[in-house]
Amino acid sequence: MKFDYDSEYFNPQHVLECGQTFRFHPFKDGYVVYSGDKACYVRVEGSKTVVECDDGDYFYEYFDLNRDYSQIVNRAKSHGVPLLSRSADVCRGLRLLNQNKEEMLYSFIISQNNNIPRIKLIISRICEGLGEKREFLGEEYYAFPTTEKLAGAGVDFFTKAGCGYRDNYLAETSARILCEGIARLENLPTAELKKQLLTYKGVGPKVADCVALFGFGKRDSFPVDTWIERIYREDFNGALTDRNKITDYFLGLFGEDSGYIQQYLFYGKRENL
DNA sequence: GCCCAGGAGTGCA
DNA sequence: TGCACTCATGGG
Repeated sequence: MKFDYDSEYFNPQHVLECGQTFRFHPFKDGYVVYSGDKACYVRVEGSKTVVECDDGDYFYEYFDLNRDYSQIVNRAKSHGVPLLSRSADVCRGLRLLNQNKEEMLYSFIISQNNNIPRIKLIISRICEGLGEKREFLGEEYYAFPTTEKLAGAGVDFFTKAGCGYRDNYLAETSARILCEGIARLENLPTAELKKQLLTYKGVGPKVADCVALFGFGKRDSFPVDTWIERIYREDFNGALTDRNKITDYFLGLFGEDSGYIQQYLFYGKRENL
């Protein structure tokens, strides 16, 4: 199956390299991307971005292609913040992905006090160790493990995968999700979802915001990490140091566009725009 | 040896 | 409630 979309507002590099997903790698003229147990091949062909996959409905939603990003970009540029205007303009092809909820929960537990290359490495080791082996375009890959597999793996599996002190967080949280299910978190308003997420071991405010944003589609979330703290100080002349208060500050400023703008800022700052 | 990375849990005031 | 301390691991 194959579909395409205007590449001005769908740039695979921006979408994948901005830190919202950890499972992709360069392939031919583009990237192979994994989500849950599915895979796709995405590349730019002239004015179109082309997606090849087995499940077109899934990846059309995954790449958030029902949403008009030209308006989001214009609103982002209207705030008069130089970094934001530059980033939104250059990264207009960035889109927020609608990703697998459990994969986001476990992935962002791993992300705490860690760096992106190492997060990707750890996740790939966990997939190879516990994920179902599949094939896509003649290449083998491993699905993200089910909660059942993760919960049955034992703490030392996560230790050996390089998770460090987060090993026990993964064991505990996967065991709890296996027991209680993920459905109890669905269809909650953002504030209530975040409150619930905070009760899982290894999930603090920043991880909860990322899971809500990337897994549950809660665009009125604004994760604050070390990069956003730096942006807050340097580009918004902020004086607050409490991360929760910095989140509230940005939510007040950007409202329903918070999640998109957070990604423009994060990616733009890291790329030195 | 240091500091940093998409931070969070714990103990103590 | 706030706040210091600690928690693996690897790169620079």
